[in-house]
Amino acid sequence: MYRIGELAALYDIKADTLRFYEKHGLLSPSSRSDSGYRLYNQDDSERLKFILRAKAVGFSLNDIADLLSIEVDKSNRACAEVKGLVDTKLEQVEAKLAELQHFATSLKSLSNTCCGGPDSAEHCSILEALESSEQHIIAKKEQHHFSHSGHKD
Amino acid sequence: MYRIGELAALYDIKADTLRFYEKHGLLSPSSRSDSGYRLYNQDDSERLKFILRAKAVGFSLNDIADLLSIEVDKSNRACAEVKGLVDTKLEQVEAKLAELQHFATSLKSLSNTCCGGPDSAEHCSILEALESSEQHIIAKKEQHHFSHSGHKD
DNA sequence: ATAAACCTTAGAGTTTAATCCAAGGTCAAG
DNA sequence: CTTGACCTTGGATTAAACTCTAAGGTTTAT
Repeated sequence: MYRIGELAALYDIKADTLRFYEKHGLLSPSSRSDSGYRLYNQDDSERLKFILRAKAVGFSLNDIADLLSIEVDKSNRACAEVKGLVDTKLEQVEAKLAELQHFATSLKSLSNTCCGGPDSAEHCSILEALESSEQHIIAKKEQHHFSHSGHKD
Repeated sequence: MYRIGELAALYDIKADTLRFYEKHGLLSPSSRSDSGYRLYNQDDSERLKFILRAKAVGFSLNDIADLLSIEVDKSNRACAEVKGLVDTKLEQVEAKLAELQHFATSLKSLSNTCCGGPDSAEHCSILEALESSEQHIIAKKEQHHFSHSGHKD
């Protein structure tokens, strides 16, 4: 059992944030002490981990509430309904995933292309990398660093 | 060449948002008309696409400005400096990527586990799926659907 | 040449997600 | 039995990212 400050410390957030999440229906402590202190158990902690992860990858608290609602009232929902919700979110996640993979590829190619030395970074552009990786990641053998001309305006 | 309203419509955002991005150094139109209208070219459009994508995967406008700064002043920066920036961002992207893959896995397993029918969704929980996928995705065969008792208040 | 539909600026208002503050209750240490 | 570090509540403030308003200039169409 964690008290609010302990759980907050565990995830490097403020106790205020936990109260905020509670007020907004994202995470309630599973019990309270006699004196009314919030007491969070391991499940609560897992739930918080989920919330923070989802937030980190770009979901709003509302999105997250949707996702968590699947758990909260699972006994009141039909499987079909749940499946629909899950599949919708899955689409969103996979769209984000695709975007991120795109970014990662571009950043990697950028990092590789870049000489890493003290020279001017004339060819170092994420946008360039994104464009090229978008079109064809082929033609990426000739990475000498002096074809200054391939610059469209 | 797009005018502000056209470009906004193209990406389903508000003209205001484009002015906001401009004020915050994220995207400036490459030219202006005689009467002072913003005129965006294809490169500007690509840049906007990048901004919106980065935003969608959880980067703040500040993060995005960092990333784009690589392009903006590329000729004024040393490759080493650029490489450092890129590699930092790449780490962030890969962390997000890992999180998202986690989510995707969980959601998929949830979707598969779920009967999809009109029955109560007693076993449908993202948290359950996350937990199990975190530990071991094994032991997922015994999915009878009737242990109604595990309900704590 | 005037109305509708654009555009300009500066600045105010909104939403989301915290974060802080004030007034007071609780608890372990001395 | 009081001090300090916790906790409670509710409401105010902040920051980011828009979103809107006001006052006016421009363009196109009739």
